[in-house]
Amino acid sequence: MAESFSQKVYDVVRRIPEGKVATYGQVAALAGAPRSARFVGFALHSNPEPGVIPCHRVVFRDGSLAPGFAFGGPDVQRELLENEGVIFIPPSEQSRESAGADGWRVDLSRCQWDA
DNA sequence: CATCTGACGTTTT
DNA sequence: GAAAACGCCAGAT
Repeated sequence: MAESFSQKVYDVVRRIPEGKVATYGQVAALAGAPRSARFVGFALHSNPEPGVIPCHRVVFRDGSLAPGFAFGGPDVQRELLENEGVIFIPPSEQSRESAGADGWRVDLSRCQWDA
């Protein structure tokens, strides 16, 4: 493959429909590296096309976002996704599981991108 | 039998 | 050469 793995990630993430989210593993698999979910985030960190690559639509397999990484504010991200139609669940609704940004998780059961 | 914790695997910058 | 935006599998409790 001539293009870098990261380049393919941008293409996949860019294909995520509005109102839906994809997990790093999902994007990684579509990019051709099902074992490199970690670097999907790395590639997005590179973010060669800001405003074009909706990194906020890419979440953990648990439905939580990356802790420590916020494009401008973790609160903004939750509102941004919710504004697109993504269903968010407050930490109070959950019994356990690890919380990422604010403990809020995306309802992958209803909003995970159906590639 | 079900659930949780720990270790490892992968590629890029 | 090392570190880094996770995911999946295995073993133990």
